Amino acid sequence: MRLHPCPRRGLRALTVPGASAGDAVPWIVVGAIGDGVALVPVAADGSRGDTTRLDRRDFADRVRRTEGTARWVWSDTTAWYPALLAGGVRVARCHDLRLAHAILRDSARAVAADRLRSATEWDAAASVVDDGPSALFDIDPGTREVPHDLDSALAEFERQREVIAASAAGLRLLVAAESVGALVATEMHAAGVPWDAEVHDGILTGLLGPREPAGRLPARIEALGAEVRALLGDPGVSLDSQPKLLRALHRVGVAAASTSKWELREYDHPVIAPLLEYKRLMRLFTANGWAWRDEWAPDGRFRPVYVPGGVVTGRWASSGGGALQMPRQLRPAVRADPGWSLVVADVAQLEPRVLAAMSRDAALADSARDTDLYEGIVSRGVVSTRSEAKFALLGAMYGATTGDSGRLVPALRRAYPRAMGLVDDAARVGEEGGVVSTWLGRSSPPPSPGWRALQGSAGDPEATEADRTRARRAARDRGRFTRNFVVQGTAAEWALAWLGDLRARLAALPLVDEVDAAPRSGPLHARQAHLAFFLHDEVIVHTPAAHAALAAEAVSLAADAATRLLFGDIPLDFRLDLQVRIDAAKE
DNA sequence: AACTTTAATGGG
DNA sequence: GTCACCCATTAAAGTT
Repeated sequence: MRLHPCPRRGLRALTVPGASAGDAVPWIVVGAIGDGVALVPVAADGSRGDTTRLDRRDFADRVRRTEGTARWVWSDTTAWYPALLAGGVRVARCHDLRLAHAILRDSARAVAADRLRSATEWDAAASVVDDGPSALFDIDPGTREVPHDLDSALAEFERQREVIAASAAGLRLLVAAESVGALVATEMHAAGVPWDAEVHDGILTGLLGPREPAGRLPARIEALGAEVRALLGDPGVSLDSQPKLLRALHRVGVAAASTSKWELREYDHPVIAPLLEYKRLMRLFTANGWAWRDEWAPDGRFRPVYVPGGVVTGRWASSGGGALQMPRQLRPAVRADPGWSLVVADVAQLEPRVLAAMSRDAALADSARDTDLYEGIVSRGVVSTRSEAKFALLGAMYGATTGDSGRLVPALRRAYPRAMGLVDDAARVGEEGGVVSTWLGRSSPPPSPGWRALQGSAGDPEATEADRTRARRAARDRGRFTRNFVVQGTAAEWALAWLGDLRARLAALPLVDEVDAAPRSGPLHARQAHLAFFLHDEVIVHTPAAHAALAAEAVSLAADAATRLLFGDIPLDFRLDLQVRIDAAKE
């Protein structure tokens, strides 16, 4: 069985409307009609085929039969796809109207997008739906959503096709990449990250003491709390209330202005060490303790909710479970199932490499060539230590003006004028109130009315010096935002291309059944290598151990493919730190 | 009582 | 060690 008909050509997953006249695979627009589902083929020239009406119970089967010869167009992947996955159906390609609308509506590179901007019913957040076959039909009535009916989908797809056809090619690719990201996000939520409760327990118990009944603190936190209160001379003081803790600290002569650990560690007082330890353990207990696992990883899988396009730059956000801030401390709890392995890969210095590629800065690309990029900057004599190189480059991309990194930026500007010119230009445009765009064409939001008013009032004859200072500061703030936007946003595009390509390559690997000859049923992610986690520049693939080498190769090949897809044939590698983890089998 | 904001800390 | 960019989550405090 092959769900993806073109296994070696991962880029097929990124095919976009109108991209190739010779590509006969039709778009099939999916929409709700009454209690059922309707499908309407749309050809490359926009002509529509006959409408097929289905009972919603037959939807997954129909998609399963048609998949491979279709590209699915639907209102919102979060509304339609969970039911398909629950029915054991994975699709290779889709066009997510909600996500595409947001990109095309705001892009400075979109041509004739006025009609899209008028279709405000498509300005909405993702569906808030539960998993399960009836996901689409269990919509929370209080949530503003995009329309899911067939006519709305057909009309919006028509508008989007026109804009895409008239616009720069990058937008086609961006819409396709964003859509495949939506598929990946839903699939990863369904599959989850393999999470070993025993390892998690071991970490928690070792640091906090055994789990206590609800409402009780673990012994180690209790003990530290008692010690701290004794040293503060106040047995009743609440350590979790910032103002109360601060007052108690002042009473014993610690004149801190805040209770942050960075500030507290500057003080030499016996209470500091146990207090910092108390805070550290309390954080672990409240954010990632037993209660967290009961809610987010109750069944041996951690299932964060990914939100593609949730960040203004195009990065993914998350909602629930704290997928984006799983502490490194807990990483050991991510363990492959028995007989399976994890392929863990992250891109070394993704953003600096993206900057080198998009600015076509040959000197920076050269510094990234045969070694660690930061070491490359040092070996070319730009700065003298690796840590200086790192802070200088981060400072250049974030807009630092003070401190060590600000001091080092001029040296970078001399060595890498094209790269620095790109981010400096983006900052200037932002300060002037303009809009900047990523490599593929995602645009920054325009300045707020408040920002414009502030700049305008600073030009008034009656403006005070304070007005002008505030306006200047706001302009600089916006400049730092747009400076970073172009790099962070393009890095997000590279990562989407990586994910999309990798997903197709993994789907082409054999099913477990084909390896151990023991026929199995169940979801595809239980039978085949699959993406399990993604975080900006890092992926985790959960794979049958027999396929670990193939999966690792796929991760590397996908990174190369993403680089070529975005930037063409450039002399620059996106180096991966790649590990294959084969965890010892549990009893 | 319900909601929003703040401070702190976790991630890239 | 710091913070310059993008975030989420928690508890307590503040607001309505």
